[in-house]
Amino acid sequence: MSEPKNASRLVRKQISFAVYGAAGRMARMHKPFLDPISLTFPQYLVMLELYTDAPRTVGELGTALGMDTGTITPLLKRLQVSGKVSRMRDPEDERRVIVDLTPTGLAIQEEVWGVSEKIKTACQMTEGDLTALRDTLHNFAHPAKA
Amino acid sequence: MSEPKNASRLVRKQISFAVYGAAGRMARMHKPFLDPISLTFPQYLVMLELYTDAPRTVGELGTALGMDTGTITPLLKRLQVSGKVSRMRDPEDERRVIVDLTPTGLAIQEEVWGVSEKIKTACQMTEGDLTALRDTLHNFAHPAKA
DNA sequence: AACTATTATATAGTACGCTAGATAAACCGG
DNA sequence: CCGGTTTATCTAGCGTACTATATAATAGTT
Repeated sequence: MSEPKNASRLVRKQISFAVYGAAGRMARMHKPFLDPISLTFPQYLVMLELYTDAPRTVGELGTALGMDTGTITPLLKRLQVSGKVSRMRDPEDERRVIVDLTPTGLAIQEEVWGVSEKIKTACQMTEGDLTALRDTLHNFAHPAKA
Repeated sequence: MSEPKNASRLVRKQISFAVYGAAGRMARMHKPFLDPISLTFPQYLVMLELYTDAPRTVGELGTALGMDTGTITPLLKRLQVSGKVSRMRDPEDERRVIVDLTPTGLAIQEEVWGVSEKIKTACQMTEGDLTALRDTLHNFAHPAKA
């Protein structure tokens, strides 16, 4: 009776479980590289986004990264406490908060960028496979509107 | 001047960001189906695992799902509070805690199983594509040992 | 039986990630 | 310029997830 009645129902068969496991492993793979520069994985994504274009408002960062305001606000506060970003009200529109890189944040730019290369190496997948997987997941996460 | 100097560094180009986004969207897709039966997404995974084989020890569940003891213990306590599982010390080895389904937990089995079909439909991907993606991610999350 | 090591689980602290509700500035029709 | 709506952000609370540490039972050794 410990035999599963319907093997197709196994957790391991679920696409959701595969994505869940991959996300966890991805974060764990980054940790040893991010710990020395005192960044968590979501903080790392925010820094990458700021290196691409800064300053940005809180809302722009949230939209670009798919993070909720209730997630990104405390995250940015922690980045501010660790000295990597600054936050100030936009004088033009005081509803907005402008996030910018500090000298400290800029100083670790090369190290932050280097992390992605180390990850790609650790993945042990070909460049082509990685690109294909990335595009498949991206299409899933951001499907075309109906 | 808004052109990034190094397009390969963009967050959107990162495989890690693609996995991160897909995991978030996956959890959000499950929410409307899981809310009516008062389950969170990780709790849903635990229930699936228990329907496959119960009773199980805390350690067995954690290994099967890739969850840490610090994650799964409070999760199981919440499932116990909501009446879906029971927890008791193993009389054979009192270090272990045995987790089992309650009548309440068994009663929602068909509903829980039905969720995965609804997700597959909502994904708008072919069965073959889903299987291929699942296997790719599974290989990534559980690579062959060195 | 006492000592030590190992194993299984629990607890505490930090950091997401979500939702709901609050706050305050900007906009807009009359 | 006045009141209502919209927009941008913040706050609070719950549920994961992780790390490090603690507890407690079992197993092995002497």
